[in-house]
Amino acid sequence: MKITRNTTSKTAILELISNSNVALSHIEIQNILNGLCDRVTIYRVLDRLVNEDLIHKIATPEGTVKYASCNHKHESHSHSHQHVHFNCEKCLDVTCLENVEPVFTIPESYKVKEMNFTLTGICPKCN
Amino acid sequence: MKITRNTTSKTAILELISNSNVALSHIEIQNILNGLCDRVTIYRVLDRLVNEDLIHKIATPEGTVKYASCNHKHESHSHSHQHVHFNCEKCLDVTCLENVEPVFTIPESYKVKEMNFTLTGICPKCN
DNA sequence: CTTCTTAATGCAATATTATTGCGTTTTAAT
DNA sequence: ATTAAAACGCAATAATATTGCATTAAGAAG
Repeated sequence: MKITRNTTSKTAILELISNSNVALSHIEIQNILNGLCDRVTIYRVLDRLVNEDLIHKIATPEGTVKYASCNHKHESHSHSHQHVHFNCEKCLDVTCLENVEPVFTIPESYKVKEMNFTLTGICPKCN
Repeated sequence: MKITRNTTSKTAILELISNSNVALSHIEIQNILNGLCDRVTIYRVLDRLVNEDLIHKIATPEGTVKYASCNHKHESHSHSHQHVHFNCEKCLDVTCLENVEPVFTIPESYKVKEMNFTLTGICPKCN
């Protein structure tokens, strides 16, 4: 892995995502940072953070890309990152359901590297 | 539901998606149709088909929106549409795994309306 | 089969989202 | 303090999606 530096933007964005309990889109981050850095920098920082595995990129079923810092509590008993997200139709928030682990079996001919599990509906807050 | 008409574009696009065993993006559809109708018409037809529940909209973890006609074989034993898709890293194809049904439990406070389950990795063809 | 309402289309314009090139700034190793 | 290159800002460009409006055509009614 290439060397990456700790910059103001990177620190701010990582902290922002880490402290958020919902996944954030590029625009949401941009609005919150409110001019701290350029739009392009946000794109680049997000890419870097994903590469360094500090945050995760997810997409809503509608195609909106969001970023979240799924904390790696469960590293021990699973090879791949298990992401279960809940996407609220009302508030559009995407939240991590950390402790939900779906069970499934697929043909062996498929080599699964990652899974992305998104549920859509109404969250407790909006219910 | 509003009345919708059967037009050349709609028929062609629906047939295209129905006959494809992978999910197709707007651009892919556009390329295949090769000028049969306008880009904008494709967007509008896709929206209509989704509203009429003839096709389904899905997004890859990267945020690419694709459309597939998941046939409703299993209508009997499930309220919601269960979509399990496999997204190949190499050929970028998105295929429906019809008979895979993940089992999971989430807090009752969440009202689940739909689920979207995408696995990423290498498909049998590329392996 | 012709008429008629309006859904659907095409086209142009505009909006939104993402990427690239390049000169300048800043990090952090020496 | 010096210095190489990672990271940045800014402007330009690309890629993707939406809207308005005049025109076309689907299909119901006569």
